[in-house]
Amino acid sequence: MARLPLYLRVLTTLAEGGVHTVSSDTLAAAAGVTPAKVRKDLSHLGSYGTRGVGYEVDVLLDCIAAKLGLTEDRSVVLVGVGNLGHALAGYGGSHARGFRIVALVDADPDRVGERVGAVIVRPVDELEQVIAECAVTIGVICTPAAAAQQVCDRLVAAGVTSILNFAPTVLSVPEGVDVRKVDLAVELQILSFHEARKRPPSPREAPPNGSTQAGETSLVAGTTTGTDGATPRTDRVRTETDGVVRVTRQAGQTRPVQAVPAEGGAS
Amino acid sequence: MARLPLYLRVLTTLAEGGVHTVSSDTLAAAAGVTPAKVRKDLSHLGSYGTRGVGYEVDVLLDCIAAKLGLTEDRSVVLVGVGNLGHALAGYGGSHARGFRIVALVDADPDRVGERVGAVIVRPVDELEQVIAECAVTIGVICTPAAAAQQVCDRLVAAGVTSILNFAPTVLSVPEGVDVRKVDLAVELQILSFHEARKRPPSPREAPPNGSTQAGETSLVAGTTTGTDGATPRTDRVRTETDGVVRVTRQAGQTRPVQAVPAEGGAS
DNA sequence: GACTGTGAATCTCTTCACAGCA
DNA sequence: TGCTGTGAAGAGATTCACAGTC
Repeated sequence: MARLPLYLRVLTTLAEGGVHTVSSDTLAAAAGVTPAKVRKDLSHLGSYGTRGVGYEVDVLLDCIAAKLGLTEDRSVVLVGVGNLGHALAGYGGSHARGFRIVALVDADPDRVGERVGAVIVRPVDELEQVIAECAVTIGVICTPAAAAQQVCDRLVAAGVTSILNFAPTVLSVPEGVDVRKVDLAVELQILSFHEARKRPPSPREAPPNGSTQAGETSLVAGTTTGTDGATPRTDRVRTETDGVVRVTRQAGQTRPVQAVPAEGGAS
Repeated sequence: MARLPLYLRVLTTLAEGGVHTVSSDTLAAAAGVTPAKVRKDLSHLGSYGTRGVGYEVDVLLDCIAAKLGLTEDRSVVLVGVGNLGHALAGYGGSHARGFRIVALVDADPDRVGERVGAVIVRPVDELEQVIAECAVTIGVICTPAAAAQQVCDRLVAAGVTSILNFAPTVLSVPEGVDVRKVDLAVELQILSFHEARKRPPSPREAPPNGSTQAGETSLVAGTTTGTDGATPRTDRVRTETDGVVRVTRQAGQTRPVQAVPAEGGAS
């Protein structure tokens, strides 16, 4: 399931906050999904919850980490150390547990030798060598689109079996290799799609029904995973197929703020 | 549909290459999806294909662009101009049509004033002003997690209705606001998950059935969107729910190629 | 003959509702 | 009483197969 990493993050935060047990409701709220999903997902890993109480944070944490294969550090090589590459290198270093970016590789001689975090950029020529040396199984491609397929081929040939592709190209790989694509332009376009549905082609400023617009300030105060970790919301949160999360006001709101003509009556 | 942007890119490439018509098969191959999906997706926008011939590239291009709301430029504000922010700024500028990153904003005084592409980084204080001035409807959050919710609240309060969130936090937004989350750590973990399934917890080098490992070189030659644009493959390509693309060898392979010089090893 | 458009079958994920335990 | 685990119902999305059109 693609939601496991999400739970993992929430649980990590909870554990750091000294929380020992979570209910599916709490976990769901903090992860931005429905309680039913949480229970189904977690039941697929086995029964690690206690009825009437909830889940033990530590146990769940270990269990999910194991399921995600994060128990043993995986070696990652990152090809293309531009801005995106730098950003990812930082991410991999600080946030992601279970990974070690063992090498940064770039075709540009000017970038070779640069130190990013604890790693020094090496020339692409050493790609195969690095992969063999460090038993790399995951490759991240942050090169321009034109170079992506070639890099991909070399990664695969050298033994990499999973690829995270940030280049805007469809990669061809042989059987047994998994590719995951992240396309920043596509992300924007998907948002644009939903924007277009909200505001049909009328360039003028015309909010759907003059409700939740500029006048109102945020509903939720700064209650982000701060001390408690649980985001207390009663709204209906639906995740679309394309990954966009949409919120719909529900009765019994935490606090209706003031004038909320949003859903009409309901009062 | 979340695949429209993909088609859009392929079609753009095709159009640049002077191609006038595409069949669903060709388009599917180039986009890395099944022909059936292409036809279903495109039929949802209306009938723009000609039976026996295919789709007219230009027409389809316009149609999809319209559906995605890319006809009128949308103003985007990007908050947090670190490495990721820089990368995105570049993306938005060169690749994405239909968007204009009208402002870059950062809390760090050292970064304010810096010129990225054609835009100059402004202080966060001017966030609301910028949004009002340029009628911004889409906000991109590239700040650290701790600042994300606060930034989000300000964006929403100022009138932004779609948010692309790169910070590793679940954002709370009021009704009517769409959030799309991209989490780089999660991407890696999802790959790790699939890696773990391939190689159950045995650190030793032991390929599932000694087939498609390092010995074999790339299947596809350098046939990336070069002249033709269509990637000719007969393999079975399945996209998992979590976005990972998995390839399965099918009978009747195009041509197993032999030893591609690129990588020395392969013995 | 080639290729689109689409209803029907299939599959997968989500949601509901409730039985089973602490 | 509170919350997990789960079968069953529901909702989408994908795939199949073929009729319809050029």
